[in-house]
Amino acid sequence: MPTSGRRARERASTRERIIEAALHILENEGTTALTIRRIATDVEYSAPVVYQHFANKDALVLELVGHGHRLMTAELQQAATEPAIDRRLMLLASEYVRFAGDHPHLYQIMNGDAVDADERQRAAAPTIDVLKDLLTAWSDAHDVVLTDFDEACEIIWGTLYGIASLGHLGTVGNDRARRLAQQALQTLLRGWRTAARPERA
Amino acid sequence: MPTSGRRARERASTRERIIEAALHILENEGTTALTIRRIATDVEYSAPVVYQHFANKDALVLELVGHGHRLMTAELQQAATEPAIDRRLMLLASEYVRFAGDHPHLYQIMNGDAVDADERQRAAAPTIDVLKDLLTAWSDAHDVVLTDFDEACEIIWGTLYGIASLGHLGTVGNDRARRLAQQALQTLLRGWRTAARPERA
DNA sequence: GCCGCCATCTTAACAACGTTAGGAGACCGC
DNA sequence: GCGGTCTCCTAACGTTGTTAAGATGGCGGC
Repeated sequence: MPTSGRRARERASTRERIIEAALHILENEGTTALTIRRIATDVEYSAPVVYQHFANKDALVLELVGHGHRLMTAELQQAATEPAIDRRLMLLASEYVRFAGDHPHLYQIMNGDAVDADERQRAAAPTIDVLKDLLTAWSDAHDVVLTDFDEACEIIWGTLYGIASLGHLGTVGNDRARRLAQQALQTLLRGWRTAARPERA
Repeated sequence: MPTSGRRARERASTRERIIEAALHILENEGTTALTIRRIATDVEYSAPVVYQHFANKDALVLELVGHGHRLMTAELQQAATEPAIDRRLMLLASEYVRFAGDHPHLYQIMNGDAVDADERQRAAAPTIDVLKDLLTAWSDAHDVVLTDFDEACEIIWGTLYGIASLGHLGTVGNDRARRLAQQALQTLLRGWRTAARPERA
């Protein structure tokens, strides 16, 4: 059956085209424009074809969430060229918030509740690992032993998420949000440094 | 026209009943159950009646958001009985996150993007004022001059929001989220304190 | 006391959504 | 060439927010 290979390739190809079309619509026109019929129209198929590749809309969205996290992780790792560990952490904060501002709709579904907690956590894990690596390097460089490493990670993660959301939701502008994220992270790190070493003489 | 007064009262009454029904549905069954027809059924009217009191669903949801923020502000101010300013701030963090955990669906629409940025900001203003008051008191008590007070407020606000969302989205449990929020705030405050006074001798 | 008006409520409908069923048609192995 | 499978489309269902058009009923003026 030589054709079955081609068929499988075609299947995978249209599946990919669907994802790309969905991503394009999402980024350019937002979540309300992201409908099954609209996606189908863009890939020049009828709506039910989409269901041959994805069980339902949530499954398709989950794919976009995964894509978003991979994209984000790639951009964050790009900041790994910076030699100074402190600046690298500042860059992480800045780039995280920038990503939320550059891809507002993608960021929105990445953190919305359309996908359930487990899936989201699994999708976000590689990105969090980047943070863990950096924080480990930082704590080594400064000889700071964090009383609870995971807790510190979650705090930073939550802080970045919250401040990025401030920018994303329009409470503050994106530039300001990036500045806030840097200041917040810097302040947190300073706090942990002085927690390890007694604060005053 | 003696009757017009009663009519106006009746109008206001059913309007209130609609809001209460909507709130009840939202808190008990979540956003997906919050439909116009469902609300109308609960107040024993037909669906179009709702549109005599609210321009559209978003306007009704905005009302719920306002209600949510009033509720939250009330709960946060309850923490104002604590005499020690530092503990009062810790209570603020803890209660904020607790609210998000106690009213997940309400919290969700309060910070969702169904309502636009301006409306949301206006609804959240009183709650933020509570934070501003506490932070002012703290900086006075510790003789710390924050280089940018508003920035510090936004950082705390964003941090609390982010960590509460971690709990709300199920990334971490609610108890853990409360602990994280307290640790985060404490670390931030320590960071600002040691920024004002030179860190090491 | 009756008539007419105005406010109110309901039924019915529209467009769009996610999703599924059933049939038409092309393509492959034999 | 034939039978079966695989793919695709049309049509439909149920639900959503929202609007239009009629029925109903109470109030004020005569």
